[in-house]
Amino acid sequence: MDQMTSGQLAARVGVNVETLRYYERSGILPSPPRTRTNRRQFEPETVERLLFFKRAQRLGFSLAEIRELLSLSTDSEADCAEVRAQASTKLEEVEGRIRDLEAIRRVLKAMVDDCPGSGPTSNCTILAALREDSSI
Amino acid sequence: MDQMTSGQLAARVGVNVETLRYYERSGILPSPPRTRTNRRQFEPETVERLLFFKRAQRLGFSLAEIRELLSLSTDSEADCAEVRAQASTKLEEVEGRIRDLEAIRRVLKAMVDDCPGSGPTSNCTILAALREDSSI
DNA sequence: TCTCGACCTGTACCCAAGTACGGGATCAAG
DNA sequence: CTTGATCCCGTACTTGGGTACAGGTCGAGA
Repeated sequence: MDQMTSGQLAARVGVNVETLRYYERSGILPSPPRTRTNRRQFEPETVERLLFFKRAQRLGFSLAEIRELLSLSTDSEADCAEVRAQASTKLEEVEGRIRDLEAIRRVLKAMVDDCPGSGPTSNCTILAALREDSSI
Repeated sequence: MDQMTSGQLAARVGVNVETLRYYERSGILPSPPRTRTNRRQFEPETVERLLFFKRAQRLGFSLAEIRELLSLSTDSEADCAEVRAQASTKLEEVEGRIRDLEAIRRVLKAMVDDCPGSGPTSNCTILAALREDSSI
């Protein structure tokens, strides 16, 4: 299967066909070429792009941010320095998010590990756990 | 400063007073006791709760999910096993997100490291980078 | 005591990210 | 060659997460 229709693409990445049109309008998905009869023809790589998009979205990036991430490419005559600077900025942001998630992970892990597994518990709240964890 | 007003709490965590009311309506923030003249009185711990909330939100958790996370506490006569199971589930989810973010981090890092820093660049797109990175 | 800001309530509005729908064109299996 | 699924377009609706009033009450400092 080389070129694919909207319906096929939507099925592949698990989104609604309408959503694809919405992404196209929003500039996430570049407008694909059309057949003679005006149907969209998507390339297989589009699947990757959308899956990346979905993952990033689940991580709290907005459409606009993801558009930025995805466009971290030079328009071939541009200087790389600019691109590199943007990538650095994003990198720092991502590292911050990882730190936050790891703090949450530590707390959850402590809860799971410390819980006796049965019996009544006194104050095993996530907030109590957080209070112990100075690094969050 | 022990008990605090809406305005003070809002200022401390950097949100709008209206937003606090919204959180209360949404069940994120338990309804605080009131003074005789009907003003809300927040305890200092509420600051922690809200800061945790804000971090979690930035990581893509919805209000509903955060409500769940925050309520990972036993109602004192409940059995711990249930709480523990929920915490485990959340833990796995958080670990998944960390893996995704780390994949993105690796790709961004590779872009930054590989970029010569100046001069035109050929195909230094994030998608090209992603294609190399089988683990994402 | 007056007054200005902070608080209260309810309701209406806003933006992002979709989702649904009506009405028409096209494809492909029978 | 028909008929049902799939596509097209434009537009309207929905949901989540807030923000912004309007209209009234309270409180602390001059």
